[in-house]
Amino acid sequence: MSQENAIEFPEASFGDAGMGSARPDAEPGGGMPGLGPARPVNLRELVYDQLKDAFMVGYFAPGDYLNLRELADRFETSITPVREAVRRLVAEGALIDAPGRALRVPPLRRSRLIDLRQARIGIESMVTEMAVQRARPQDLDKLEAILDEAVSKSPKSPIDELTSNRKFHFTLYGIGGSPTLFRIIESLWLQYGPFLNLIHYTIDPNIRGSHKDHRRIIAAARDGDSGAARQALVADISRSFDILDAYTQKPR
Amino acid sequence: MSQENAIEFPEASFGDAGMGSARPDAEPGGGMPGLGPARPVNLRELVYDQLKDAFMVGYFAPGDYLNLRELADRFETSITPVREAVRRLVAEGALIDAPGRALRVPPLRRSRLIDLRQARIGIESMVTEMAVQRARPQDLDKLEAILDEAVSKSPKSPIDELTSNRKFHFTLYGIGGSPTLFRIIESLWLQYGPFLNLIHYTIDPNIRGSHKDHRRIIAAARDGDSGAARQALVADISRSFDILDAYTQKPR
DNA sequence: TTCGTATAAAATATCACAAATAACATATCA
DNA sequence: TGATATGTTATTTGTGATATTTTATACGAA
Repeated sequence: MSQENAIEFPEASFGDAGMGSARPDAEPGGGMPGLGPARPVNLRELVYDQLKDAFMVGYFAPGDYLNLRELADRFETSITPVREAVRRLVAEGALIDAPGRALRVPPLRRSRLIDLRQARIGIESMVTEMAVQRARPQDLDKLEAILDEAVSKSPKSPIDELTSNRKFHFTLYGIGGSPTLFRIIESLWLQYGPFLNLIHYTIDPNIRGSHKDHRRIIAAARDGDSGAARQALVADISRSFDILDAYTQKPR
Repeated sequence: MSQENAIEFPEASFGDAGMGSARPDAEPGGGMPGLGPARPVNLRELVYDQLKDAFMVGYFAPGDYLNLRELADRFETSITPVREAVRRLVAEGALIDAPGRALRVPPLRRSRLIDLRQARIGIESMVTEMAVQRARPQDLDKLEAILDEAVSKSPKSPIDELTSNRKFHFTLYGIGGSPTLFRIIESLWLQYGPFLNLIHYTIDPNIRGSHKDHRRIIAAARDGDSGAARQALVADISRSFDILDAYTQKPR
């Protein structure tokens, strides 16, 4: 792993519901803790959730290799639940089967970057427009609160940065109200995560997000202007892809 | 299963590359048989491919229950590769974990139908526009050939119908050139498949597709008119969802 | 020194089986 | 008769063992 000395492997507490009610298919009882369906959480899901978090916050870098035994040791389970979690990540494009029975984070490839950019812009902008059309004032207040909290935190580590960015985006997409598209966006972000690692740990460790685009999205949503919200989102997404694009074209 | 007496479980030959070169990430050596990477295909992938086909051609109906042991017996493997294939289908939304340790095809729900419709229209129309912008004349000739072949076949079974429809669509989306979006569309069709079962085996066993929209897509593409192609595609997709929508609202 | 072959090590894929869990059937009680 | 308790059965989930494949290493021959 490329982060042995930089960040801890994410240790989400097992009782943590992650993004809470950001999900568009959140249970109706979501507002009352403990009143969701009583359902055991199996090891496979627990392992997957942790790997998912790790991917989305950029714990893995493009080209990294993974190994079922090491992961099983780390999670203190047998190989099977790890394998099932990992197979799912392969299906979602976050990992590939590399030659030699290896599991690998897809290496940096310009064609893939372009493809992912296109997919993210196409789908996330669609869902942003949907969110603008559906948003109630309290939804936007919540987005504003997430932004305010992000701004008030200081100093910012890359993890803090990425976590609040992710929270903003997924709250927004949750408002869009499409569980199907929300899930698809999650899989896109799983693929995107290693590129975030590249930006924050290789390209420019001092880079910090500007919240300007996020503010514009909220303002546009308050005006019911889905076109403007879309534009702000596209600008936001494009910013990081431009950095990555330049990096792939830099002679090295 | 709802089809015990209607159709055979799809038995794709193991050497069959499925849609062949329709995939946008087809190997560069695709034009020369046998010169792709030499790579063993494991049981898990074989099982998954067959289940994928089964889903897409509407072998399963909304609400069907599946069972690992039965599937393992049918595929003549142990449970493990079946389990891994099935977990993937769960991740893709084609199956859900039902209460009581069961695996279930998601039941018919209007909200889900609407969500899937929206996702399909949003994403597939985007890829259609991309395809129009990228298509070479021979690509369109190929689409035309698929259509001609579909028309010349008679009589048409639902399976023939669905297979040629699928071939048309996926060839079109492959021309779009985005492996990421292509894979997403596949997962949408996995979810859509059981609704096809409903249309062809419950709602109207005599229904047959009209190729009119497909023809319009090709004509628009020849004119380089991505807007018209988009409209034709949206009409095509909407047609079946309208039938399903009416069915869910019919008092029964 | 280079190349070919054999062997060992490492990693995944599959299998067999035990444990956990939920549903169902049956018996008992009020 | 309906409600509750208990036992049985079916199915998934997780563990550990085994099989298979790939890579690394050692050794001998040219």
